[in-house]
Parts: sequence; C-alpha cells; structure tokens
Amino acid sequence: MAQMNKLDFRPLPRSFYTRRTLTVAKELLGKYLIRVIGRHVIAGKIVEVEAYGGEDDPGSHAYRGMTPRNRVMFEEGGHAYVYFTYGKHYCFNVVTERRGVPGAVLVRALEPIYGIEIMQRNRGVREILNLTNGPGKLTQAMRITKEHNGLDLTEGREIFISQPETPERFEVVSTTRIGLRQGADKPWRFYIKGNKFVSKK
DNA sequence: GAGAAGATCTCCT
DNA sequence: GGAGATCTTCTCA
Repeated sequence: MAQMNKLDFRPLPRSFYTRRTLTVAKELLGKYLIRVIGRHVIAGKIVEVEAYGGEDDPGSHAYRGMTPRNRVMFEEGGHAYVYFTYGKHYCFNVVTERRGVPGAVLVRALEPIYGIEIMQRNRGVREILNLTNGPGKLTQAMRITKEHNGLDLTEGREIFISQPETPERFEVVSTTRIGLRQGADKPWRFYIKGNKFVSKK
C-alpha cells in the first residue's frame, strides 16, 4: 500500500482555479481532495460536482450580489467556500474565476481513498458506500466546517486538491443540479459515469 | 426584528 | 417514498 504521506501530494496551482467555473468543475472530477488533521491524512477522489455562477445563475448564492455569507465566492479562485445549511450540514465549495467574478464548484461526492477508518469514526457509519456520497456527508467525514471558509487551497495545509497518483480515464455525465428551486434547468452537474459513490443517478 | 426558505440527511412507513 | 429535524442567512418592514 502506498505511503500515506501528504508529501506525496502537491496542491494544484492557482492557475487551475482562476478559469471559467464550468471548465474547473469538469476538470475537478478525478482529482483528490486531501484533508490533513494533525498527523492524519484523509483523501477522497472527487466523483461528482455542481457549478454555481453569479448574476446569470438564479440557483447561486451570488445571484443577488455580495452578502456577508457569499463574500468568498467573489474572491480569487482557489479558496474554499463553506456554508451551513438545513440547520445541520456544511457544504464544501471550490471558488473559481478571477477576483471580483463570483463562481464556485460544489463538491457533492467523493470516493474514499485514504483514512477510511477516520471517516467511519467521523461519520459514525461503517458502510463505505454511505461515507461520502453526498455534500453534507463528505464534510462530516472530512471534518470540514465553517472554520475553513475562506481557506486558501493552494497552500497545501489543512485542505487542498491534488492530481491523483495514477490518473484514470473516465466518461463525464452532465445533468441538471439537485435540490434547487431556482435555476434547476441548467445542466451544471457533472459526475463520473458508472462511479458507485455518485449521490444520485 | 420577524418570518420564511434552504446547493441535506436520516429514519420511518 | 415522504416528512421532520434544526438553525443560519436573507429579505422586507
């Protein structure tokens, strides 16, 4: 088994994130989301995402301009946007585009790679298929909270995203987003075809 | 300052 | 398949 040393992984550079939101969303599929907690490393492969825009996207928090909550969406790409919802759950997003242009990609599901025992403990669930197959589940498994809102993902510290050690080929499926009242018509959800950890078919 | 809705999950039937 | 939990944030008065 591979060494679970975080030095094996390098954070993606700023230039990966400061592009169009839809481009970043599709390219995030297959990448590893890495969470470092003290000496422990948790990693999951990103298998499902949703893109959120600005004033062109009624489904986005940034649709009506900047508020204290969505401020990070207007930051330079490469930051973490974490918000609390439904009184229980955190959702983890990756900010995209250049500074001043709102955009983010919601990470909806991961395939567990490393630190599975830690994720089982954090979730209070043993079933691996039920560990990270939803936006609220993966933040609980990786212990991501509002403390991480605004974190810079290019620094490679507590949370970052890296290339997998052995990239695989896969097909991307594009569908409409989930759980929205507004903007539900836009096909801005992307997932890896056939992956068991995708939250909904 | 009040009221309503929400990028969800879990448990129950 | 459906409803309740639970609380933050936004909107409007």
